[in-house]
Amino acid sequence: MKAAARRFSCHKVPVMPRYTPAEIETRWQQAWEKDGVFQATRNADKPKYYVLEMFPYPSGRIHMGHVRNYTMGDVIARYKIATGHNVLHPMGWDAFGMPAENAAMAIGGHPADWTYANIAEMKKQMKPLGLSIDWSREIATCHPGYYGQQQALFLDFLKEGLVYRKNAVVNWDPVDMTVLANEQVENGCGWRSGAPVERRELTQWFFKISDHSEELLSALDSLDNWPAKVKLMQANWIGKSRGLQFAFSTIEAPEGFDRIEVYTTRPDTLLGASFVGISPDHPLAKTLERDDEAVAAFCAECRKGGTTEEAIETAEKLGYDTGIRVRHPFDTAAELPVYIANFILMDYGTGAIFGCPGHDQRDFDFATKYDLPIISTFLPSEDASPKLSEAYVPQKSEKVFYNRGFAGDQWQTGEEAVDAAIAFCEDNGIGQGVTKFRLRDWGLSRQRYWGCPIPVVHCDDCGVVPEKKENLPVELPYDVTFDTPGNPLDRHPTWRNCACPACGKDALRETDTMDTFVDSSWYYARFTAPRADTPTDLEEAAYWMNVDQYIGGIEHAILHLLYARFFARAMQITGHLPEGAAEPFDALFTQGMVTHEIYQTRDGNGRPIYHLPEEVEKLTFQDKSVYVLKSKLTEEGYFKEGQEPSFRNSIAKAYTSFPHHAVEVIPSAKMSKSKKNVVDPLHIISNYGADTARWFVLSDSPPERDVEWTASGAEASYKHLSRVWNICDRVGEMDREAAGQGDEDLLRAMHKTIHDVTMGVESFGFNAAIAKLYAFTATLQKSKAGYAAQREAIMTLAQLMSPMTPHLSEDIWAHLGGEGLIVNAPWPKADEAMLVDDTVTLPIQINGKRRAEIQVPADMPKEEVEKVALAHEAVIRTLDGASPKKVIVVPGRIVNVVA
RNA sequence: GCGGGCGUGAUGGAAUGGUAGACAUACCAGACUUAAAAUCUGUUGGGGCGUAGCCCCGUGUGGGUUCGAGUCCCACCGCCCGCACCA
Repeated sequence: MKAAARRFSCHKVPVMPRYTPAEIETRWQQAWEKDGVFQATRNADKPKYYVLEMFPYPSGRIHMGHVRNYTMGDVIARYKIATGHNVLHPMGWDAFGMPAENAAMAIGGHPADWTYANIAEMKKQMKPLGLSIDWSREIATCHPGYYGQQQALFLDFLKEGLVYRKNAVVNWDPVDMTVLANEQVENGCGWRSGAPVERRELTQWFFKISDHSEELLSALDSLDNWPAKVKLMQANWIGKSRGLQFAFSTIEAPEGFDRIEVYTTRPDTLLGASFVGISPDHPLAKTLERDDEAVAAFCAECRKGGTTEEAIETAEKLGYDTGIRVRHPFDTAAELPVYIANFILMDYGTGAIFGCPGHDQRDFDFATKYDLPIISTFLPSEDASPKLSEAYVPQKSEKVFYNRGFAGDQWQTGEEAVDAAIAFCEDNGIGQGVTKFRLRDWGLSRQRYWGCPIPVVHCDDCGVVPEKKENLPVELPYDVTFDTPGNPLDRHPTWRNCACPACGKDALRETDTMDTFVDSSWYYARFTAPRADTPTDLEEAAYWMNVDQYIGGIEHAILHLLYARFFARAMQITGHLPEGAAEPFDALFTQGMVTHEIYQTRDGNGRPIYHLPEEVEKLTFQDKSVYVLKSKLTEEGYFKEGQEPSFRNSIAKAYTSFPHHAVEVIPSAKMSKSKKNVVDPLHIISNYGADTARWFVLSDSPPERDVEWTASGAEASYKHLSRVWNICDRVGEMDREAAGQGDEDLLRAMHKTIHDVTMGVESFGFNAAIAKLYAFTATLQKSKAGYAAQREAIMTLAQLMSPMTPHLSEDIWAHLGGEGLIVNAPWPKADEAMLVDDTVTLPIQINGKRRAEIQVPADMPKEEVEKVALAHEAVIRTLDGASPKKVIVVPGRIVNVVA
């Protein structure tokens, strides 16, 4: 408790009954647990509701971001329980991954021990939040009970052709000694280690996600309750394009390269071609490289660039003229040079392009540099000059004039021209229309210990053989060490050596484990039957799926959510999910972060030193504030036990006038340990209680936006909850018989609040709902109504608050004799009749500006309202004898007089 | 460069095209106190006047639609996020 509470001993102050969250919260958590109120079981009589928050990585400590995420889910879950739904609200641990191995390498110990200890610790920290979680369904992805089923899924996927093996150039992280997915490479560096990524060729396992590109893209349209932003990001990631693929025939090219295949999304500009460009990784470039040192040097130069940030920023268009020529498909007399160019990616299309400098800025820059022709194929108008000072690249939907078109009308949009050009080329045997996707197959092999073993065996005779299902799980051996880099499974002979499941001869286990994104791609389905001895139980899955509301961070917009969507489809194909569960998350909500100011001072060399919020003190004098280090205040003798409080003012005055020890305040940023701008949920809970923390993270900002944690805001939340508790106490003491005043007004306000809060919760407008609760609390506090009305009001208030502050609400409910637990009480319903007032206040506008207001009966006819309005003194004055041009009466809302 | 989002008091933010600034913070004032804390009450967008009141201006800037625009449309400025040599 705050120091303030300790000072209550002064006898003249009436000892108020105190809100004691520590006591209240444990009491009700025990009550819920005893009654098993959050245990979910199938029940055909009730509509089901599955609410899920993205499960955490067990780092060992919860942070405010978790609190916010899980509180939002909890509000939804509890609201849905109250509205008669059968709610599933589970929790688990995304428990495989590098940090456990890093810890083992850094401090010794075993990843499993480290992980399970963290899970225990984190669960202990989460419990006091009072979340409505069915802990009986808890899963940890590192438990054989989970990953064994994941292996079973893998084998079924393998049988269905959804997984395959191929040689691939992979991104090798030299620090983590592992392969990274393309998505895990950021600016040429490993997403976790930050080390520059190298290229290596290895045999790897891949999920055939690219087979589903079209479906994963088109199905985005059906996700009405997903943020448009996330859908857009996925659509861009999948990257569909339609274009033409065709070949140029070559002149003087090496053996086997009489043709160069190119892909273009602008075949309509074919007559603007002035060169052909190939990637430095194109087979032709690689062939030339072998015999020509200059080519080799150029290609090496290109490969070097592109990984560092600086190189990307300064990247100049570089080309190397190979001397090879190609014939234009429409005019075999026209020859184009073939360049190796650094800006062409081997990964995309065919790794070769034709350059059209007239309509592509990159090609334009390139052509200018190497003095190649720039040819316009279309113009903004018929008489526009075809001479260009930069590439002409209008929107594809814009109509333009084709001066060198070959298919379709002279005036047409880019889109029409592309279609016409593809059709023309197909008819004339020049090329084919091709749809391409940017999305690659998902490489899942990782050369790590702490992940799900890939359940296959390598046999000299039989090749790659799937492990038998009855031998699952292929368990990770416990006796491993991390003193040498690389994968300990590789050096574990007794684990690695095994019998071939097909022929029984000596064979070797696959030592790669799965990307941890695999673990999180199906956990939502496992929650529906977490102990089943198959990956899912179809009946359970059919009842509970899909997740009705999924809540998590925007950082998972692409990878996790795309993989999960792919997995749901793959699980459907392999019979692990029922019909209709291809899209696992009906609604998605991405919540903002919790931020905090950063407090910084500098050392003698000007380097920043960061300070925890509790290390600084805010001193305010009049309208000036300054932050000072508490240690400074103590050093200088200003901060002593029993210090005269009035002395504070003079200190504050001194510091704000001469801010010599001022701490620099950097605007709010995501809470991070390195910047020390963190607030530990455990401290907040022990100081103020979980309800305060829950209330605050919801109250100040819309949930999709970042919320700034402030000490004063948290304090205010606590005070408010105390106030509510005190009202409850006061109502409990009231004379049951004495008549009051304004019962009706209070109940009207109550019904209005029921309506507003319900709307707020339904639409994720938690901050607005809380504002209404604040307002209603103030009304209730001032109310002189009788006992019955006040009791009804505070009980309803408790119910409306219960999704956010469940413990306080239970306590109020019990204190005033509510039946059973509030968590089981049906959600209050607003009485429509009580929402409409008998008389309404209508603002009167004159020419759109508010000038007056009138009180009229709510059901007064328009004509009457108009008469009353026109009779108003302010209206008469403004009209000054003239008659109004027009009068608009919007019943119940407004009157506008047009003078 | 491409795509998306957002600009409202000192601050976080409210506002189905209908009284802009709800609610909260911060500040100031008052009550209670020897005092402070706590608690409670009240004020607070800017400007003006003949100051029980009234008027003018005000949601990034400039236009437009409308009886009426923070909200819709167009252009611009600024900030944030995502993607990015994608052929």
